[in-house]
Amino acid sequence: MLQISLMTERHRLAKLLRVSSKNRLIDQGKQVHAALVRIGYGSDVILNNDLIDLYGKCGRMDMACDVFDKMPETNVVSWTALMCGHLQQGNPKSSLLLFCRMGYTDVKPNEFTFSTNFKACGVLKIPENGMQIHGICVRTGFEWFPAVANSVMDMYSRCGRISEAEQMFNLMPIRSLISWNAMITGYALVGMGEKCLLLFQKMQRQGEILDDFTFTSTLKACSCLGAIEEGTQIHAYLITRGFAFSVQAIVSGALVDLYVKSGYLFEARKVFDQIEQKSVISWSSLILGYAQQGNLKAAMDLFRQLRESNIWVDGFVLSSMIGVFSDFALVEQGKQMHCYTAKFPSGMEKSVANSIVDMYLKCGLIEEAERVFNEMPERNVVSWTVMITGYGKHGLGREAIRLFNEMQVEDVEPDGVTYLALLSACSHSGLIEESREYFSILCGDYRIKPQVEHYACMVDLLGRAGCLKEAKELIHNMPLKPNIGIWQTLLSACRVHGEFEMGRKVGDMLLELDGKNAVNYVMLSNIYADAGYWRESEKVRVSVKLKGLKKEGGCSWVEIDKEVHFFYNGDERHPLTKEIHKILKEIEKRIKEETGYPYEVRFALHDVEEESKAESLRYHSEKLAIGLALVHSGVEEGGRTIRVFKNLRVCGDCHEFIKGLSKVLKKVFVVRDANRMSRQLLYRYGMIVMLILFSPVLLAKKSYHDYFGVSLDRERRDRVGNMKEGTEFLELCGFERVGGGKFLFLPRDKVDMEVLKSAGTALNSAITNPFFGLLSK
DNA sequence: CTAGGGTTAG
Repeated sequence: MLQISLMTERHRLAKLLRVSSKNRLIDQGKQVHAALVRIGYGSDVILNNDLIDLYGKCGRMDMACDVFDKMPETNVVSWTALMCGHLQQGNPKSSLLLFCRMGYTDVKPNEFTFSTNFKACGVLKIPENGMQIHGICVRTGFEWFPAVANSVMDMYSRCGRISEAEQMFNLMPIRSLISWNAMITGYALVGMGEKCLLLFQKMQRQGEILDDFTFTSTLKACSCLGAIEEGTQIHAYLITRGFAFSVQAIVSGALVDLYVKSGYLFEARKVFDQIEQKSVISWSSLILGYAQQGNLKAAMDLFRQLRESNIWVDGFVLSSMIGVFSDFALVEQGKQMHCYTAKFPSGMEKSVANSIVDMYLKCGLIEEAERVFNEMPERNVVSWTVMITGYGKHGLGREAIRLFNEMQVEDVEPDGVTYLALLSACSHSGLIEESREYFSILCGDYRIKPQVEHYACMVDLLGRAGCLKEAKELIHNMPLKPNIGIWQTLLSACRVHGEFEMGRKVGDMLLELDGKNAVNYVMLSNIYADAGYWRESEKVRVSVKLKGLKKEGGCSWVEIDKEVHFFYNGDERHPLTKEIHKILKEIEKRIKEETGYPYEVRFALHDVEEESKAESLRYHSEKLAIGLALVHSGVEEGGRTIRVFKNLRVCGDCHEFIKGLSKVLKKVFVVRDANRMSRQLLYRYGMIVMLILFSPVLLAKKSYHDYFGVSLDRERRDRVGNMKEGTEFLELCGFERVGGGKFLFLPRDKVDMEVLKSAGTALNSAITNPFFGLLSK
């Protein structure tokens, strides 16, 4: 009788345990645990296995291990449950170690054990271990269990071994929807978009079932490929098939991301607005999309809405938002955001800290960046790379090298981007020998394949140093196809060093390679002009006109009291033109007296596409914009930072002018300019901190749209044409035309100060300013 | 005891 009631009690508790585990009810689980021990089932294997599962799911690995260690005997389920726990708690290494330990016991792995550990290898990206386990799996006859085969495939594709994954897929005796999806996902993961789309087609043709996993992976592939047509077809297909994508947060999320990445913000927004239960992921996709287009206002509006909704702000959103402020060099907003992150547990994430460090570096506050960097409890490759990049841009090449060594002492492996940062740091500090050395280390590192960007960096550096022959040879001998940019770099180096012959050859070649780009003509023409071949120079210029190619006209703008004033080169339309000219003349005289300007430094910035000398006889637009700012503020020393934007690169002459100006007036100037690469130049008391913002992105991880060159909402693009002019750009930034040479910033939204005040951190004092004050000082 | 999908920072 007693026996029976104990049995039923055991049965009841076992059920309760399963329920607790499923619903992650740790406290209830603990009570059941205690009850089981009380009635004498403390060493029941099955119950203990369930306890391991429970504690693992609830994130209490310490307790799961405790149960495991105290078990008088274990079976394969106990081991596997513990491995799963480790894996789910983000500790795949422990799972693998446990797998090794199990090899020394009599307990044999089963299909669950294998698939769990393949997953672990996939997460860790260690194909070597995965292959070893695959071998064991073959020998023990578990290879073609469906779940095992799928997880082997998944492991290979996550480790980038796509051909092994393909082999598994082809050999598989039973292919389920999961197998198809795993293969499609694999292609999408390694960026093989075409293959992914082909497989998707094949699935359809063979009449396989498609599910939401299939669609999201395929959409991701479309997004990698920029295949907007195919993506739109899938979108249409989803609608016509009555797929309830409005509630399918994940599929729609992928759709939003596809449109964002392809630059169709208008479509992205439409899909986004239809999602009933928006996840934080879709929010961050869209916010980032606006930000990368330079639409600061839209990005901030969306962020405000996100805060007002009840969605938990995660690290992705925070780091994206901080990124927005660093891109616009809005130091104050960036600082406020820094404080704001303290409100969230996700603010502790590495990515957030990394973007904060990056933000301070881009705003020129190097000490602040160092402080945050040093206080980080944990650093990853990105953290170190950010710092190395920052030191590089501030001309502290030695510091960059020091960090590069230090990170390796701390067992953080540099990757391709780290090397790029290091090379560029050496380059900007004139450390030629060191660059050569690190470049050869990079080439010898079997883990990293040097990319075009690495070669471009070396060409740039050798070009600066005047080693043009070496640079040219490097291009000829590189195993990758040189791109236009590399040749342009070499060409401008030829100009700097007066290498007429080589320059002419490279220039001619560029015209053949990229004859549609007016910039190449201008560069060649300048080469001729420098060498005194005026007629040839003129001929090249004329041919640009004959071919109907147009170089974008220079345009700069400056914000004064929430109005934006813009100027073209030599623009005299502004009502204060007289005053501007007067003040520029005075100040030029002062700079000349106090600093010796102009130095012969036309090419200090090593511009690829600077405006030609002939055009610069009149005042360049950036000088006019600065002139206006000075008319407005007076020429007293110190005071507010002056922030000027320009659609093209600042020329060497204006650069020296601003540098001198910053010294004479003890003022900070920030010039945001753009072209092939958008930059931000920070002038501080005669020093220049050069900052490249949207530098070429390695490994084509994501497509940064050129800051100025792209208008993206289809609707807007139709309206403004292929937006190239600064004025349309301003409209896209959220400015409203008010006539004359003026733009007005659209009215701000009210700031929710209460939310900010409730931050309840010691940093509160820093958030007393309106959070959404734009372009503040 | 098991498996797959969308977002971030350099």
